[in-house]
Amino acid sequence: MEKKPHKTAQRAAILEYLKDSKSHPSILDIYQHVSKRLSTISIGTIYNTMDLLKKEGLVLEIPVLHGEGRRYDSNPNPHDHLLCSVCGAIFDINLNIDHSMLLTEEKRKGFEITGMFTSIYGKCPQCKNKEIISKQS
Amino acid sequence: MEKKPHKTAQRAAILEYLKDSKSHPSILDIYQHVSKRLSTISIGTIYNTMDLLKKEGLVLEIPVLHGEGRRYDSNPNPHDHLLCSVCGAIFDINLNIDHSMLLTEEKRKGFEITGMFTSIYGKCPQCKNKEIISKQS
DNA sequence: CTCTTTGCAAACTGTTTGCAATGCC
DNA sequence: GGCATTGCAAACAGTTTGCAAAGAG
Repeated sequence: MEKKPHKTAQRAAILEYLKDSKSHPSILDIYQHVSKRLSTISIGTIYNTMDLLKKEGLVLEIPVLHGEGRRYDSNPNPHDHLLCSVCGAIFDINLNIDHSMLLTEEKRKGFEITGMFTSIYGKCPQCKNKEIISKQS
Repeated sequence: MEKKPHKTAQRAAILEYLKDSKSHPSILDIYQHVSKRLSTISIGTIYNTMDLLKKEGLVLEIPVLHGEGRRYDSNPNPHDHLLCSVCGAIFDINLNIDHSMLLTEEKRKGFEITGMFTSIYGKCPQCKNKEIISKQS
């Protein structure tokens, strides 16, 4: 019933990069790192592969505020995110919320749930400092 | 210290639309509705004004998965979201999580917090049904 | 009168699509 | 051989920018 993806060099290289990097890479991050080893890979393949990995549940896409491009997360443990709205940095934190407990049948409204995230937005220490410095004009 | 925004017809029309609509409009939604009454308004003004309103704290921007364009929320009460990843529908729900309680000084990592959201992703009943029907080929 | 805001158009960025060539199974 | 995947280029969508004209205080 389910189609098994082919084991291509591209897919392997992307998976390896995701395993190594404990960060929250964008499409461009992935492209730039993987091209070092597989110089002919195209950015379209990154999009394709990440869509596939997402469908297979091997990576999660992180909801971000508009326009910064997608960010992915390959950490399989449930966790939450702390996001800097200035520089785009994302840190893992653990609030230990059991969302599924809180989501009663009534609140679920007939949805088929695929993922949950608690995201906390703010300004990271570095960006806060830069702003203070630039205001001392 | 703070600059006061001018009371322009454009700004008033946008604010009124946001007050009336209890939805989670995109930039295009706002543009299309407001142009009915103010036909010369340009989409650039929608972007400008929404950026302003966001900075003033009158609206919140909702974190969404890549590329669907920004969505805004003018509901001032703290609440959470149920999002359909197929059609983009967004529903308010209330999980009654006090995130700030859970966010200890240690977890805050020096961030200056501006907002928190718990987002639950899935497929809404309508989109679930459509898929079942289309599989009966 | 001054400073902000507007409308418009052009430029950008991130993403999708179409298709012929290639590679896995 | 057959079907999935790749690379590439063109097309698209959402967003930003620059600037002259109009408007608010």
